[in-house]
Amino acid sequence: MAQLQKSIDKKNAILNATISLVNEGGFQAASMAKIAKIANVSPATIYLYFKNKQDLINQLYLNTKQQFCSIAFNNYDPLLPTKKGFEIIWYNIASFKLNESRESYFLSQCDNTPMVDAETLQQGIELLEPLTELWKRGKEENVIKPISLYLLYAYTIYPIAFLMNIQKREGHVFNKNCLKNAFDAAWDSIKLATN
Amino acid sequence: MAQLQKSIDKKNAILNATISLVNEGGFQAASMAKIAKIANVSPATIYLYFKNKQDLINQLYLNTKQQFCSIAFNNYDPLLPTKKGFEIIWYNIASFKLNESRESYFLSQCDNTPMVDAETLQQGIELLEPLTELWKRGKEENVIKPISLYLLYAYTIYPIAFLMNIQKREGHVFNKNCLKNAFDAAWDSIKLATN
DNA sequence: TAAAAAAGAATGAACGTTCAGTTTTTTGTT
DNA sequence: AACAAAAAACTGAACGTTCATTCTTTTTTA
Repeated sequence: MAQLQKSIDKKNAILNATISLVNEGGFQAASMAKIAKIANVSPATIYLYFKNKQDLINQLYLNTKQQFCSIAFNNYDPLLPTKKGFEIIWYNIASFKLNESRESYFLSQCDNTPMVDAETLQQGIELLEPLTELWKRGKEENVIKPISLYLLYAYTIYPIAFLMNIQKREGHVFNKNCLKNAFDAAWDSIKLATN
Repeated sequence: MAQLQKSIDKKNAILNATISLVNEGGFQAASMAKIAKIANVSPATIYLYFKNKQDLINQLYLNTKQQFCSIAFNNYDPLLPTKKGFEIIWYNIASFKLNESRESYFLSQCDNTPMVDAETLQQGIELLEPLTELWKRGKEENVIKPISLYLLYAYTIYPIAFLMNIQKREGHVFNKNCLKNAFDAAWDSIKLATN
C-alpha cells in the first residue's frame, strides 16, 4: 500500500510538472527532460507510467477534465427546476475555471489546439452529459431556446474560458458582481423570451 | 518591381506554410525545416525575412489579425444606430471566422496559448477599437448592459470561435438559420432588457 | 534473495540557426 | 545592345543543442 501510494505520488508529480510547463510555454516547452527535472524523477521513469509523450498528454487531459466535471455537477440534482439546475452547474463551472486556473488554462489550451487526440477529446466532452440532458429538458419545457447544443455551450460555458484567460493574463479578478453579470448574460442568451 | 513582387510572394509562401503546419499539429509541429520545405524555400531564406522563429510567429499573427479586422469593419459606419452597427460587425466577424477557417483557427490557437508575445497580442486587440467604441456608446444610450468590455466580448465574439472549432473538427456546417440564432444569442446576452 | 522500480547515460533524429559559397539581379560602361 | 563588375538574393550543408526514447545498471522493496 505504501508502495502503491508512492507510485501515485510520482505519477501525480509528473502530471503536475507537465501542467506547469505547458501553461508557461505551451506544448513545445514541455520536454520530457524538463518534466522529469521538475517532477524530481528520471526521464526514464516517466515511461514506467506513460507509454509515450502523447499518452502522457492524453491522460493528463482526461484526468483534468474529470476533476473539472466532478466539480461541475456538485450539488446538482436532475430533479431541480431547469433554471435552478443550470444556475448551480454554471456557478460550479465558473468557480472551477476562475479559481483552479492552472487546470483551466491547461484545458483551454487542449480544447483550442491539436495537442490532444480527437478520440480523447471526445471522451472528455461526453463527461458533460448531465448538462446536455438538462438543456434537452429545458427545450421540451419551452424554457430554453430550441437551438443546437453547440450554440448553448458556445454562449454559456465557453465564454467563461475567455474570462479565465483575461484573469490569468491581466491579473484582472472577477468579483461576485461580475460573476452575476456573466451568469445573467449566459442565461439571457439561451432563455426563451417569454420566461 | 518584379524583384519586389517575387520577395512578397516568397514571404507569403512562408507565412502560408506556417499557418498550415500550425493548424495541423500546433506550434511544435511547425519546424523551420518543414516550413521551408512546404514554402519551396531553403531554411536559410526564412531568416532573410524574419529575425527568428518567434518573429515569424508574431508577424504572422499580426498579419492575420489585420486581415480579420479589415473584414470586421466592412460597411460599418460609426453613425449607424447601435444595434444595426453591432449587427454588421458581428456578421462580418462571423463570416470571417466561419469561412476563412484556416486563418481563424490559427488566430484561435494564438489567443489561447503562449505562442505569441504578450506585446504582440496587445497590438492585435487594439485593432478592434471601433467595436469597443460602439459598445461604449451603446452603454451611454442604455441600449447595452453596463458591463465590462471583457464580458461583452466574451459573450458576443468569443463564442464564434467555438462554432468555428466545431465546424473544423466535425465538418458540421452552420447555415443561415444557425447564424441567425447565434446572432440573437449574442445580442440577447448584452442588450438591456427594456429594449 | 528475487523482483520491481528507478536512475543515469547513451541513442539517433530533429531542432533553430549560421555560414560559406552559388546564382540571380542590378548597375555602370561602352 | 552587350557585357563585365558589384550587389543582392538565395542555397545546402553544417553547427551545437535538445529532443523523445531506450538500454544497462543500481537501488529499493517484499
